[in-house]
Amino acid sequence: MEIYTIRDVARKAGVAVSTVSRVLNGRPDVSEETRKKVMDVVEKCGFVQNRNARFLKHAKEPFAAIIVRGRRNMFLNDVAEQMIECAQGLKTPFLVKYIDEEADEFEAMRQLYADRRAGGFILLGSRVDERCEMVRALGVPCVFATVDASGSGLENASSVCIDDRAATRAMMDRLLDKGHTRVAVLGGCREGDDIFAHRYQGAMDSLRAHGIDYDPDEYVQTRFSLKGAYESIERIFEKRQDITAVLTMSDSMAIGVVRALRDRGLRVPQDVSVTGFDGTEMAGYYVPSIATVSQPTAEIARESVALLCEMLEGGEPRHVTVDFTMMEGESIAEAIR
Amino acid sequence: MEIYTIRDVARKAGVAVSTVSRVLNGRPDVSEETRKKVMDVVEKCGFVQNRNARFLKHAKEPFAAIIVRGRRNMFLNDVAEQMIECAQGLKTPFLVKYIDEEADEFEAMRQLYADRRAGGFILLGSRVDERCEMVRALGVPCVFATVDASGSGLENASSVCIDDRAATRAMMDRLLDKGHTRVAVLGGCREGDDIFAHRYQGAMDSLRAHGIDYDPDEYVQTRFSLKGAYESIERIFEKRQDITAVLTMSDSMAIGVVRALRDRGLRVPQDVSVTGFDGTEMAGYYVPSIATVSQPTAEIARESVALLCEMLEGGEPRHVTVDFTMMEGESIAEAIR
DNA sequence: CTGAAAGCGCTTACAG
DNA sequence: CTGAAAGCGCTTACAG
Repeated sequence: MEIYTIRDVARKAGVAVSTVSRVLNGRPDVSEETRKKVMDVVEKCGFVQNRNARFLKHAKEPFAAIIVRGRRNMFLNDVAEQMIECAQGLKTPFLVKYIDEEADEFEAMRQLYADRRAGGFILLGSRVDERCEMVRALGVPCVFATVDASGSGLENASSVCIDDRAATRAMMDRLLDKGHTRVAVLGGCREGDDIFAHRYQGAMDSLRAHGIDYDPDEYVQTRFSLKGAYESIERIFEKRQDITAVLTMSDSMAIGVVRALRDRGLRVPQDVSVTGFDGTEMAGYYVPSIATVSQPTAEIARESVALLCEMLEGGEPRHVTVDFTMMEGESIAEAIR
Repeated sequence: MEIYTIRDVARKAGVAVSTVSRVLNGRPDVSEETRKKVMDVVEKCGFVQNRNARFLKHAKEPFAAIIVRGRRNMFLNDVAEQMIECAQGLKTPFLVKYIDEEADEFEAMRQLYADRRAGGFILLGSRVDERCEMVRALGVPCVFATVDASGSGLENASSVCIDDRAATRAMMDRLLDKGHTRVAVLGGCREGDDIFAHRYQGAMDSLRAHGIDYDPDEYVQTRFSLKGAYESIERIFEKRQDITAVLTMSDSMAIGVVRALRDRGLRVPQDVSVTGFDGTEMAGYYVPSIATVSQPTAEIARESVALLCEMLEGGEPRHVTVDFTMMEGESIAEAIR
């Protein structure tokens, strides 16, 4: 297919390229007659703008970018979608950039800044670690969503998240209050300052408060996938054969665990209770529905967008904590003994 | 953050911009000494290429694009991922473009062609309808994956898919052979020539062959989501209260249905059998695991990439049918009466 | 309201 | 092996 340029269109319409550009960009200073003439040609020859040229030539209209790390993460996808909804109609347009779970979100920011001078970022599923210096270097407002960045020391970063530690503690409390004493804990890397470390701490808080000993070596770290969780049941039983509950750090982990338990002939929740985290749609559709901590996706989305807008208008960064909700679920029961 | 251009780098390194460009693109005709000098500057100032400029200036290296419609579609995501793996190391680089389920895949193709002159496309989750003319107009090789495009009349399109009609017929056969006679059918739009129409036909083939009457008005069309399927259970029971099985056209539909049945106090499969389609990971992890038709994702991925490469080298388009596998699953049982 | 011209940051022949 | 120059397809002041 022949690709026409605006020069071609200009020639065919008998006007200057600058005029075609104006029409294409909906500028008001074009006569109705000229506009129509140009649009006729555009439609007739199926003209498509070259966006490289468009963005190269400083399309200096400021915009914000939402960077989502993890394409398969239902939870993050939900939040991103709601952010887009919140951003509808705002003066600054928002765009979403999905990157691989393995990719570097800070590199993605930098590239987006180099290519299009993004005026602000929302990072979804990002980590707060040493690579954060990129945020400082970029110097544009940045909101970490679902992660606490208050300890990052960045003067241009806000964040919005639930209290992961308190939420996990509350979940563990529920298990312990139901009489469970031998609980396996399954999750992500518990080192550092990120949400998995916080969740781990929350679980420990509860165990400690209930006077239950927990050998840190019993902790099972796993990938965030159904398969990863399924396979770690092996390791869990290697360490303790007598567990009556498994606390996990995500809904997909919980689902992987339930399936693995069933395949071992154990019933959930009659024999073993299982808990998830995030409050994804699937957790509610699963059988048994998964007891989980529901993160307020709509609120997180709304707050993130609001925080970014605040900063774009010169406001100071803020760190917001939103409330989580404990979801009952059918996956937990009283301990049998 | 200050963004440097290759002119800045050239100046700091005391060389010409063309030399910097050569270094950046790994051209062999640069002295080791110069290369080092340039790279030092690049690293020191954190230079990032502007990709708009790069792509604008005909980076005429040919490449292929995989367009995935539907970001939340696990099945398509799986296939896309495997395509990328298959394409590793091939002469033509492949890139993946995810678009919204509501977006127009043919527009996406056109834009990608306008921006970067993609040399070929694989369309995942595309539809074969009148908008296909875009494929003809573009004139570059195109592979429809998971859809049959043999009837499209396009001379530059291949396709690879299972026999959706036969697969659905086989699934319905299984239900009927287990004694079910009152089966609800739940799926996508059955008009036209796409996979859902084929699946519908397959279900009808089986019913007809078994001498079972089916009132077309009983068919329930629904959205492809857990929620959509959940809600259509209402409509199913409005039409027939005595059904003992539900055949659906996707695994998520099946899951939505199972949950809805449970919430009505019906057991799956003891009271009602339910079947899915696609063979997604979740279908196997669900409880009960979903009886489904497993599409050979690896093979579809491999074949699609191979077909595109064939065409890129001047080969004729071909339409390939790959074999599906019936997955047992725990979600179906003998009809009680 | 419209046009001619400069320039965005790169790459790629073309000379040397 | 290296540099000067043209040009990719747009947009945006600057004139008229």
